[in-house]
Amino acid sequence: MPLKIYNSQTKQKEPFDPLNPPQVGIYVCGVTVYDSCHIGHARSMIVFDVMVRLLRFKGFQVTYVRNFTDIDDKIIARARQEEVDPKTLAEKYIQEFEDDMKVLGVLTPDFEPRATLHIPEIIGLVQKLVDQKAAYMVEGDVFFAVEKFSAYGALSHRTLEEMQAGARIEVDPRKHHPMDFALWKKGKPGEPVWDSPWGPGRPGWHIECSAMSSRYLGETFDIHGGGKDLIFPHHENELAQSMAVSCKPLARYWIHNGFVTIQGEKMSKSLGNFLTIQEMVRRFYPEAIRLLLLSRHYRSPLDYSDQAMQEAQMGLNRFYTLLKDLEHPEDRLQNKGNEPLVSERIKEAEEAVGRFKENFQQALEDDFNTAQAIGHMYELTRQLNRTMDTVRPKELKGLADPFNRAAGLLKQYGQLLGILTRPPQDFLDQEKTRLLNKKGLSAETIERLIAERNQARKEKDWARADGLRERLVEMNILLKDSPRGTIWQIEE
RNA sequence: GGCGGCAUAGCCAAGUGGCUAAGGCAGCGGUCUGCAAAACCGUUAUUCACCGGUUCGAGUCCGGUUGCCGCCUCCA
Repeated sequence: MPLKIYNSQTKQKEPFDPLNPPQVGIYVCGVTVYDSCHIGHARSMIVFDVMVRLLRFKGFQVTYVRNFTDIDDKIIARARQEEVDPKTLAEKYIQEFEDDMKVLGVLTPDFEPRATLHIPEIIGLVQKLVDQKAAYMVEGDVFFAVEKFSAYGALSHRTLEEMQAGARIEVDPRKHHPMDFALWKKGKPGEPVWDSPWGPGRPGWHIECSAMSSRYLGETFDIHGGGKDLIFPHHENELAQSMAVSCKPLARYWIHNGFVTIQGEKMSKSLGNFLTIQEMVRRFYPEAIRLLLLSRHYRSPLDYSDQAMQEAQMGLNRFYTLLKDLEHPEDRLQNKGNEPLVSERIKEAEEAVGRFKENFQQALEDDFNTAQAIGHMYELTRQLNRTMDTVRPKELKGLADPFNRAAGLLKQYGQLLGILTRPPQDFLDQEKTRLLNKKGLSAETIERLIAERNQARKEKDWARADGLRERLVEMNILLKDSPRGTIWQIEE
């Protein structure tokens, strides 16, 4: 099946047709490192992570570049506030970002270039723009002249007139056109500066991505991505700068992910309504965070709530429980199936697995529809649980083949989403420990109460048994009695 | 003020021209259980914000109305 991608520039789903197959170049705008990252950033990183995984799965040789903006106004302002060197501040948040990505299981890109390490390329690019009169210098600042680039606005689908109509900010009177933007900023006292033909200064916000993408991927590459909020002005400006120099398209496909919202409002640092990744991973299992973020289509807004997060955690537990059961169906609790194993059942399971294999891939290939793909995972889960529940325990062996295939597929496809990467029993044990610690409970206490309850049950002292179970329920402990003993589970 | 997007069950959510509108959560009924829990089965949208149009046929395309959100300013 060919991959289809929604291109923000054309506003259509298009068949993916890379420039030099099987090579694929992808550039994603990373973060400006002046503060901790929140789950909105996590969504973007995870969404593109999955895209890269899928491309590789489909046999493409992907070169994945994700930059750090490590010099800009906000970094300088924040550094001043904290009385540290901007470089030190940037370094600190780069490290934190790397840690966040690692915890979330986001693959490291092939290149993670930083603006400050590409100053010569940036200056070279600005110089070219100045040489061809697409940019002009005023008092040590260099601006890009948007009127010199006729396609300006093509990406964000608006014209210069429309943008001016809505202008809400004061315009720097030195600009030839209100929408002109800085390529190079003159340094003020105390700011980090680099020497340039226009005097000491630093790069503007957009130019670094033009410089770094061409350095690592060439003048035209396949996919350029980032959050929706980057379409304008960042990507529009990048496109203008790059194309003004190369006269070639910058990217063949522009992909933009939707925002994470909280109570319907965009999560952002300026609104202060954000949840940091660090906070999230303290509270929830990283794979559950991935599952939540991938269970909505990447272009739609995703409204975060603790309830949604808990549902994702439950879903993840369900998948891991299924995997464990598929490996040891004979250990499954309360298997009271009474249907003799007949070829019908085997066929049913095999068909379910076959359907899943096809459907899952098809969903991802249709513009990375992870939400639909995850739906198929739930469907398979239900179907296999049904099979295990309806067949006589002793006859489960006959289903070993489809069960192994299903487990293998779930793990393989889980890899594409970055979930189900752990041995199921380990995961379930760890999850239990995590929750126990969170509740400040010990396994010994719980097991002692369970032993007492089982004694009461043996004596058919139901009142006492139920009383003990009540006490455990108050501790958020749920019991599952099985012929092989009582199993307990802790609730979030 | 300009531009764009979205509106699918109690909640979340997939679905962009045609078989019975995925999936999850919650609810209800059932199987199982001493009672539970878990799992499973059944059930929960003759209908996709509203009005009109195109079409043999529309949640899906077109026009209008209402509501929400985003971008136009730093932003994943």
